[in-house]
Amino acid sequence: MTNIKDLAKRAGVSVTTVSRVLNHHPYVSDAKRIKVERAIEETGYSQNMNAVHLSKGKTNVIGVILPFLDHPYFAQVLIGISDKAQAKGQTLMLFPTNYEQEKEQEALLMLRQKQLDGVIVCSRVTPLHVLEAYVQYGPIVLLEQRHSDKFSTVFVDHQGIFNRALEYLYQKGHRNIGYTIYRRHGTHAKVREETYHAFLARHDLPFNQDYCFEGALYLEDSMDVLRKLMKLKTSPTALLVTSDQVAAGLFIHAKAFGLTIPEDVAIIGLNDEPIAKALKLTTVHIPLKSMGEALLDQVLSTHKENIQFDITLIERQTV
Amino acid sequence: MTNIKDLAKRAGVSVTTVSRVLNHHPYVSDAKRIKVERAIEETGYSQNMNAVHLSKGKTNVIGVILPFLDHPYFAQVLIGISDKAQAKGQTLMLFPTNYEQEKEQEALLMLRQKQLDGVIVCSRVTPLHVLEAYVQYGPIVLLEQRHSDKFSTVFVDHQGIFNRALEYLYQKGHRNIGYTIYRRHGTHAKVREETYHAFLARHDLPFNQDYCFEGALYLEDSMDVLRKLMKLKTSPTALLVTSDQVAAGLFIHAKAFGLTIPEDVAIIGLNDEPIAKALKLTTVHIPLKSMGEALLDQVLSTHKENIQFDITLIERQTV
DNA sequence: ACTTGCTATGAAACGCGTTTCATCGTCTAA
DNA sequence: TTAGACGATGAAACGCGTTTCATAGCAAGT
Repeated sequence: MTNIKDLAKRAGVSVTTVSRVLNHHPYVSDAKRIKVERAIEETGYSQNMNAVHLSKGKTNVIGVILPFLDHPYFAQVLIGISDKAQAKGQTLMLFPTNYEQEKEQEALLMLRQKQLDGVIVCSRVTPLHVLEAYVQYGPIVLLEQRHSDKFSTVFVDHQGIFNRALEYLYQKGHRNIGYTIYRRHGTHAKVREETYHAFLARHDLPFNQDYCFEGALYLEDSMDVLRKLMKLKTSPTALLVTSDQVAAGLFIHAKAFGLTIPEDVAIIGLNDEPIAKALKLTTVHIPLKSMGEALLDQVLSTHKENIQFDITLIERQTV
Repeated sequence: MTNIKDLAKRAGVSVTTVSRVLNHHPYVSDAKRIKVERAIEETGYSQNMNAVHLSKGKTNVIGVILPFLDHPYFAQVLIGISDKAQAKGQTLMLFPTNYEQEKEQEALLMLRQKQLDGVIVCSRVTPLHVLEAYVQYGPIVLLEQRHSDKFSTVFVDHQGIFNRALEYLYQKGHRNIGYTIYRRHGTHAKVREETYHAFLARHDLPFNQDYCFEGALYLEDSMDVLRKLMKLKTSPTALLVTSDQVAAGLFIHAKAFGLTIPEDVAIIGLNDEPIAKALKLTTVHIPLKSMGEALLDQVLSTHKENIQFDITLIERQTV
């Protein structure tokens, strides 16, 4: 492998000059530039990026922490991140965590070890104070509803939309409203729970523990929800579903359980995925791709900001 | 930032010894090991991986070239790759290409520049001879049906399954069979076409140009297929669909076009995705995750191999 | 007593490009 | 004419860890 030194010798210039040519620095005479370029061609030289990274102290690599690769929600965010990364000359290193903290830790370690210039956390289990300890090594940005001066964040108004959806169902006459979540202790679960309780209190509705269905994220999970639902004495007449995947599953499988949608159960999904459009599911549109783009912007930016994105209730035919 | 040199000074040993401690080399006395470990703790030292990479000449990073992030087919392959990577201490750098050659090129460049130890090509537009020129820089493995001593490959018997599915439909009484593909000039398109022609010839069936529907990959694309289909004088009575996404879309939208499945049109999907199971689509199961794992294994292996995976026709209710 | 062989340790070379600093010539504004 | 600006160029320092090689002590085998 020829290196910059060989090149310099061959072209009869100093390594500095070669480096200048490689980096398009203006202060190089045409004569020398041409000599260097010829040497590059002749030898088939190419830079050793590891040396560049060492020297420059950065890599143009951004780590992306996300739990799953096969869920449309994260895929959409990832597309946003990736598009923007492409545009800004960054590459992405993937850390699919399956919500295991050690795997999240790996990304943080690489940040510390200068292998990553920054980290985007799409969802996490690592406690906030642990993350905070790593901001000294590089920017960390979060996809979650949080105001912080340690991290930039991107989020939507989860309370707001959750509340709006609940009220919408209420207004449509529903009094037994349930909802699904994925993780009981996830970043948004508590907010949802509180909002739910407030809603019930406001309308003087009783709280029913069984109306919160956990573990609903994938299409397949809808079967579980349905089974649980059928076991209840008084079933909810409406469900706020945290994922269009689950909503789609409910829609598809409902018939097999003797339920019609929306007559027996109304459902509102989340994310406005293609499947929601195809099945005409009422859902909430979240600009996930734009949010991904914003995350990438933020991780490259020096100042901290907390950006809220607007979301929209899309009325279709399942309420 | 403290470095290995500071550490050496602080611990009163040579940098070599510090390096030995860091790398768990056996030839270090306990006394010195402890001194070094204390120094590490005191200073909060952490390695600069860029220096390690430069020195070792490798990075433990594998590049993954794939066209789309939001398609279940590639997501599934990616999960396999990722799981195995995790197990083998490798990290993944993502190159979503949208089938643009320059983007594929980027990954190859990084291989050449020693930023990647190897590249997995899940699908591509770059011509084979271009790829071949890069194997000198590191292993490149392909997810496609090809026997080569330049690359390791992982694939399924596309002719075989395509043929089997066609015969299956024939045997079920279908004589007007169409099929969908994504790219007219994609890696598998030609094989499919040939197989299709051979099938027609074998059974003395006429060829109808309009029975090949192009551009079908995503759920949404099914609308297009349906529209084209409705315009035909004699519609096919069965469709071989290259993606369960499209098959699902066809299934969902068929009613709106006045078609019942399988009575008016029988369909066979591909990939056996969750949605296929939910909708009870007849499809072909492909062990994509295992294939992803194999790809990662291959890219780390020194010898070339071409592995074929078995696929299965899953009979459900759309034929 | 003597050769092997293993443990332990460090100096120095190596991997490779970037960047600071100093130098020198030339040109321009004063 | 002269100070200051600007273009061009290279030596050397810098970023940092790994690995080879040489050395030395010490124990086991002959």
